[in-house]
Amino acid sequence: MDGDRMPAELARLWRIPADSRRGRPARLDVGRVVDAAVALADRQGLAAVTLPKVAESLGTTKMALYRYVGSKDELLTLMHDAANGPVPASLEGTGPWRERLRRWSEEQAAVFERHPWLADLRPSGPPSGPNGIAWFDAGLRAMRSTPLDWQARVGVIMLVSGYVKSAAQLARGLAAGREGTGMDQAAAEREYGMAMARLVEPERFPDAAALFASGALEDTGKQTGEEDFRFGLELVLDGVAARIGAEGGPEPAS
Amino acid sequence: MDGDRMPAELARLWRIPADSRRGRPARLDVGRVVDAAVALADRQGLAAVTLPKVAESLGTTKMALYRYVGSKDELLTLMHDAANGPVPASLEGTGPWRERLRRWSEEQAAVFERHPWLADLRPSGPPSGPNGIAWFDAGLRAMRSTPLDWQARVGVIMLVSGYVKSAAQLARGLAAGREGTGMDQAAAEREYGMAMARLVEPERFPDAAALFASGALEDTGKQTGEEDFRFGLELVLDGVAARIGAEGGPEPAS
DNA sequence: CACTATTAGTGTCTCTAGGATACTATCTAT
DNA sequence: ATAGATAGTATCCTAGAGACACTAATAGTG
Repeated sequence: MDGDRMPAELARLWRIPADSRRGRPARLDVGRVVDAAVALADRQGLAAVTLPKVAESLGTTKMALYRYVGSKDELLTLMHDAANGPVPASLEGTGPWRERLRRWSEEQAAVFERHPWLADLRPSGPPSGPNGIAWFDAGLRAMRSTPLDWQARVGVIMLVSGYVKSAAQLARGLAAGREGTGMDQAAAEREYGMAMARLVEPERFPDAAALFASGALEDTGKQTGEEDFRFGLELVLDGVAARIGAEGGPEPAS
Repeated sequence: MDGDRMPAELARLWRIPADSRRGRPARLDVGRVVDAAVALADRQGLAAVTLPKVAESLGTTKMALYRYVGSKDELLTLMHDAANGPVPASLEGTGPWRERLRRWSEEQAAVFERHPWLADLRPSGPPSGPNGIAWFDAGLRAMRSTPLDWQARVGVIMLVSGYVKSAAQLARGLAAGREGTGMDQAAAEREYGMAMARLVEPERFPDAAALFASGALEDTGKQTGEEDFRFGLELVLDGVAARIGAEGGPEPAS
């Protein structure tokens, strides 16, 4: 199975063990390196993930890590897949497609909540790691009972996961505003808001100005965030339902 | 109007001219710096945008740029807004919401095509530059004739622009595969694909494996890309229509 | 048991970047 | 003319990614 040649990158992503057992035994493995990097990112954000810091948290030197990851960029890819984590068991089983797709999206959103820095990673093409593939697979499976063809299913998955990601990015952006240690930050924030209000002139930006004036952007608490997320999600699901040509009511189990 | 205090960052974003005319006159201005940076990114990607390189392309020194941009990060924000460009005239005028929203999305996608690196920028909160606000305003205006409330309109805009962005990211990822100078690259690509096909085992990933086997992912030409984009876009518009509770047929002009 | 190929880990160097600081240059208002 | 203000420069520092040549530790083999 792994006798064939395989790009080293992929072998690391899929944790294919090396077949040779000669030479000095390794003290680490890809998994531990990646776990350390993920932990670092969870604690201090993606910017804190540097080879020196990861090495320090593992008690080695920077250069030793290159035995396990190839490059910083590859480390990010590995982190991405690792942070995705396995597909939760709650997604298995059957049910109407709409419910399954909704659950899939919510679990996906939960992943972003656990690892907010995931939203900062620039996407590197289609999923290629075991966890990424597993999520993809589960998403496809949620649509098994629908008449959609492959292209459509892939399209729906791209759409939904793109939505979840941008929602996470937005939430992250809003949360960033809440940081800083208070007074100074708050004052700057207020000044910023006031300046914006002055800049968005009703003559030039009628609708945006009306929106600002309406105060609909004011309370951006966590509660509101969830509601907004639901709004977009259900809207997308409505779109899927329209494509299917039937309402997402009870159906024969997949 | 600009007599009030205003954060320097915002003043630069909105190109508010300084009121003082004393001292040595500047040879550059924010606009030229940003344009140079955008040109660089267009030619060589976002990674090529470094202060030294931008400075060189303008015939100055790195440190001179700090008179105009404050920080690298701010430069990216300025580039973002500048690259958005003004809202095209074709979006003004009236028409049914669905058509207007569709046009808005397509024009937005065209922006990403002109400046692919835009998809690599991590979003820094809601739009705050003149162009960003103008696009936002235009998006809102497209929904004027609908009964949606402000929250819903904002939600739709977030959803749609998130979709456009992730579609651009995907296209970018696929295009990246086409790069390299040929043979070597192609061989690596093929090997990668074959390895992936082996790794996605039908027992473990039944739906994903079936998808791979179906060959639905094969031809990823530009043509297909457009079609995929339309699919998601129309799906979202269907969702909006469902929210409105009416089909997007002809309506009283906004 | 010794030896050697093989793999793991280290020390050091280079390149590049962002940014701080202290400086010089050039202008305008008075 | 000159003082104050603004533009631009030279030099330094910190930090990260990665190359390279090295040393260290092990397992199979004779």
